[in-house]
Amino acid sequence: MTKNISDIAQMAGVAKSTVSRYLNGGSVSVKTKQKLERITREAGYVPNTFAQSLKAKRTNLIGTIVPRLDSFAAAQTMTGIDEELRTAGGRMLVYNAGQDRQREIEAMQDLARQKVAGIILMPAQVTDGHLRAAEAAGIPVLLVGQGNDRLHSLVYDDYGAGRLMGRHVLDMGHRRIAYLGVTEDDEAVGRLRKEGFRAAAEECPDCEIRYYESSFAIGDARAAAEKILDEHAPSLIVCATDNIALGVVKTAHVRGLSIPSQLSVTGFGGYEVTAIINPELTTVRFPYYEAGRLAARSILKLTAGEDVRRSTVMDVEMLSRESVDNLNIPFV
Amino acid sequence: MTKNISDIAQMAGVAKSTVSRYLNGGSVSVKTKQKLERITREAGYVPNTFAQSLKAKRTNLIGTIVPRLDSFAAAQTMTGIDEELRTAGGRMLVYNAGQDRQREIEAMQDLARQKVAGIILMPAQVTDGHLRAAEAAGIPVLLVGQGNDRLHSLVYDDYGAGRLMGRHVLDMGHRRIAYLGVTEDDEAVGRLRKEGFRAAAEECPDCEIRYYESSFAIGDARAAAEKILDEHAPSLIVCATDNIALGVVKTAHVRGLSIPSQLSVTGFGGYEVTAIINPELTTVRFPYYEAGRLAARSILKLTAGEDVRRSTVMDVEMLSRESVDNLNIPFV
DNA sequence: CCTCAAACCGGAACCGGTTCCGATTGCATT
DNA sequence: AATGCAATCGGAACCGGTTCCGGTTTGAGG
Repeated sequence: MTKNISDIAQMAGVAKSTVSRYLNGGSVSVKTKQKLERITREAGYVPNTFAQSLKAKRTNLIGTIVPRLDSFAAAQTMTGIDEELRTAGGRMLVYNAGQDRQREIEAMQDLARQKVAGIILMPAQVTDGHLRAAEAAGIPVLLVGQGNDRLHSLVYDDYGAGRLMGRHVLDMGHRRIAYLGVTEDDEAVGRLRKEGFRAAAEECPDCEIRYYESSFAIGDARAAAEKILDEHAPSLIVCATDNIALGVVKTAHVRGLSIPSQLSVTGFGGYEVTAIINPELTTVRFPYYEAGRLAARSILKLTAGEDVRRSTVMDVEMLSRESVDNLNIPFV
Repeated sequence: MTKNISDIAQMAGVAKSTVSRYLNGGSVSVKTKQKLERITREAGYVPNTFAQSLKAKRTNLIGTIVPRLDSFAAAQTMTGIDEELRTAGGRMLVYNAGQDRQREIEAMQDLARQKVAGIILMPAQVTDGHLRAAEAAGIPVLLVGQGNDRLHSLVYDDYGAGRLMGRHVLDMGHRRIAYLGVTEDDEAVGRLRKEGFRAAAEECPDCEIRYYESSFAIGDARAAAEKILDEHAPSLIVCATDNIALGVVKTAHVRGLSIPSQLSVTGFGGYEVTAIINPELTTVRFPYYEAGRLAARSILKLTAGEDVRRSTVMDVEMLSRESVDNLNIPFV
């Protein structure tokens, strides 16, 4: 049914090496070029990718490992990767690790044996297992969202984001604050954001700040919020992600607390929904989409053997909106 | 560096055909089986996927074409597909069509030449171009979310969803209603949901229902809501998707209309966020995740040459929540 | 110990391309 | 017309597996 290069060669009365050369822009006379142009078109010939890859020992596939598919950050990043890859003739092979570190490692191994050209990994945490797998893969691996000395990485300025947020809420006059973070195993989201926030908070001696922890799940965030409100009763809760903030907002509503007058809430991420809900959520925008594009460009360069900066930091942007009360304005 | 089957054969002192047989469960003596077990393990041998695919003329890859990556429906469906595929040793190759019909078709062509085993397509609309491309691909194509006689499909009961919603809002006493839909080019979301709603509405002679149209974008939905409120001033707006509903809710907030007492709003989809916002959105849940799993199972069967029902309809579920006012309750 | 089928194994062909190398061709120069 | 060089081309090897086919072993049964 579908024709191979030998069929084409036979139809054209040339050797298949000539056809291959024609296809790949080698030296072919004008006459045979025209003939082959016509014949390949009429026969609807398309080269077999396996055979090409078998010989070339590589594909145009870029493996992308995401912690989960249904997250704003992952979706935006994937969109960026996909778009950039497409323009370069590359394809994106998506792996969903389902928030499981072990599956991230398995995914790398599996992708390596599928001989993808490179891997873009969005890990929650970089363990020794990750490093070993990355090394064993024998192909470029680019980390997105988490940094590591031993691998190329593209990170967000999580520390800066934390500090920006810290300054902002202090500026707004808040002093009794809860920081609802995630596990420090997550270097970027768990540790750096908190450290950044803490750095800003330390400039404020009369602050009463308590640190809490939740998972990324909205349900857990709601439970954590209950606890915070009971124990600490802060005027503001800084949440390590927009999703967690959404959970806190929900709890506030359930308790009948109005935002921001009775409770201020902030997030990190800049998810689309934060601009839709009422009141709009104060947060820090992370350039996920742009990071995806840059990640794709970088991994392509790496697979081409070109040089790429070992670590790149993406800037973030403070989005001051309605969910933080300004306590500086005196009552009228 | 990495060993191939000939290396292994040489190390074991057997022919490579024997190694291949061992790997694929052919008839091999216990002795050589043990020897090969040891050697392949020690050498860390992994078969080259290209060579296998070249011979087998097929991959374990399933192409998945989504209209966009950053939509709840797509994310849930992909998660389901990925999970089910993984258990069967399959992999998901994701294509983002970016809401572009032409790119959906190109994606099919491209996937076909990458020799994926099958394609799961989530189209906004099935055109002749789609059908032609699906036929030309020469591999099974499964439609999700949109039906078509000529292809296998997995659809939601959009008509039933529309009717459920229609009945529900009428039951709640609403009579002056706006239906904010999308283009009828989208058979499922645009036409069927509306028809289902209309069927329910026709049982109500004293209703004043007007039909409007928007795109899927929140921004457009907000603009449409403005228009609806100005022109028709309904007590309730039925939106064709949860995202559109979110836009309408936003407009209501901006206008200072309280939901549901001054304006009721409903959506379709059952997105996670609808349970988080305040008030919670009344909507119809679509089983996206389950559909993804079923889609994966079906496409695998199809690629294995097994029989699959030409069309399967997934049931939906009414989620009656807070965003619809009950007008039946008399004032006290 | 012989016979014979079943189990096991090796060799070679094949999948569909790419690439190297050497041979042929074409064309411009003398 | 002979020469030289570059452009073009064909043949064969190769990538790393799978599978067919035929030959050799094995072991059970007589």
